[in-house]
Amino acid sequence: MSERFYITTAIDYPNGTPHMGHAYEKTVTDCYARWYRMRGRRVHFVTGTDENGQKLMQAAKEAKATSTQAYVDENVKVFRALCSDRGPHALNLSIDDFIRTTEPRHHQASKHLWEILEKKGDIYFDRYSGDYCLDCEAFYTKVQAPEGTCPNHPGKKLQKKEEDGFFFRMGKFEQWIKDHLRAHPTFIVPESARKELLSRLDQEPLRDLSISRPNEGWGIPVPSNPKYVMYTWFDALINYYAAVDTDALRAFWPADVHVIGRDIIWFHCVIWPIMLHAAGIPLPKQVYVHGMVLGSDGRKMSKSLGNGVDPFSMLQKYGGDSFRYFLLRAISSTQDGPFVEKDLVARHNNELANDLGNLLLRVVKFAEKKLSKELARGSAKPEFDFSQTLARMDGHMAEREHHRALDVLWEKVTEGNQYVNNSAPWGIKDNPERLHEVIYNALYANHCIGALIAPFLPLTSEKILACLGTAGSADADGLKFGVHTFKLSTPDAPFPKIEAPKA
RNA sequence: CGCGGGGUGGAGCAGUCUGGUAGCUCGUCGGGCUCAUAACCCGAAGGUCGCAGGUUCAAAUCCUGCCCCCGCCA
Repeated sequence: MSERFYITTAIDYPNGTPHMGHAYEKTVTDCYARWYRMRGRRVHFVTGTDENGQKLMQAAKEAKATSTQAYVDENVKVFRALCSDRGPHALNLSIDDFIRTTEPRHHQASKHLWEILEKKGDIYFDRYSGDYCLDCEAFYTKVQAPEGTCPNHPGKKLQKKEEDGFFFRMGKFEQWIKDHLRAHPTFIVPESARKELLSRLDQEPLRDLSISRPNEGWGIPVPSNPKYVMYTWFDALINYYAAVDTDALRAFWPADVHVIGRDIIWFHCVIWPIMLHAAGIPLPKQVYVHGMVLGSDGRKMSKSLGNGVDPFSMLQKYGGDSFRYFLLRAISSTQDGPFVEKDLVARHNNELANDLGNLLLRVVKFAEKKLSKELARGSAKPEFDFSQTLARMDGHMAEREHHRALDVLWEKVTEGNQYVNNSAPWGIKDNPERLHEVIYNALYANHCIGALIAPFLPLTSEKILACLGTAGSADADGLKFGVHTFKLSTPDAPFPKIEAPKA
């Protein structure tokens, strides 16, 4: 029985359609899911939508939807399409499940966890009074809002507000969470995010968390008092557990990696672990915090700056693999990076078309013309070593540095082109054995590259392997020299160039 | 104010954790090859690695201070 690997993205708030950040996070997560699947793990990859927020009720009203449910359903369709669509103009995510927090299984798991925590005495009912921002629907402390104005709405005066509700006894676990973070240095990747959290935890005592809101007909009712619904964040986190809370899937818990953005670290690295710990449930092994996709001006994408880019239009224009390639290679795995359309085009043309595509084409066409459509190893000796490549890529992937894994693979692409140039098969006239050896090796290099690229560019990988007649061997065994007999079929421009955009 | 990230040849970035020839892509210039999508390969020019100190035989890398840009706050 192979080892399991459970990986998740954050679930998305469907108060609009997916933006670049959603596409990025899902692509990154997919590349890890595919990588570990290729490496023999039993992978479970889950994404979904967070639908219980009160703000969705408002958004539905503003959109004049017939009901909140109808509004949410409509938006979720688009999120689901981003995740489930297949084809040259889709992201081709290899998700195993898409969970919506309005589903019964999620309600059930959330209620169950609530009951456990309440029974243990870690949830209590109380009256709370504090400084409240009407726009954020949130309370702020003096540290957060020393001027008495909302940090998210400059100038907006906070109001005193009293509210009855349920609280989660989080403060009680302050020392425990600090100890946990210190004892598990790879619980949060990158290191800087962990340090930031620890310093925040040292600055201010950990307060109990308000985890209910008055029930206005939307959300998950509190089991012991349906006049209230659970605070969205409290239930949203539970999706990760709910998604595998069946007999068939329970063994996938605890999750191996939660992939998230910087903005929600606190929820995933403080609140969520404490919730689980308090309930006696094993903790996820890691939270991987990726960077943010910035506008081409290097600033955060925003409506007011008008520097946003729609992922669907990029998919339509350039195709899934070229889009994926840019996101995975051009943006460092733990840092923010700008999305620059002309850079995407440049990388497609130079790296995918010229380096990778042309390497395949020049070798295959030559082989077909000068040798045959079918090439077995014969007496060829290996002149490429891909075992180191695989090991190094494994290392980078384990560090959550997929961009470096791609760098390593591209060393091989360059090496492949160098090999063809240096061994100059077109100049080998009187030595058919050597000619065969060179071509066999060059095909072998193409095969290994095609196999190893699968987690990053799944369609490209299929294309390469189909052209070599080695489909279905994109795994470590397939990297062994000599196991393949290549059955070639001429690719028709596997990576047509893209004309540079005007802008 | 606080916290975090960034400041590396013309452009965009990696390298900083684990000090020791400053690497990659694009662009420029010169050469090679002709299998291939005018592609591929080789070479050259171009950087006092934000500034100022410190530690060290040795600092882009570690420490201190400062400047500029970006982001964040349950």
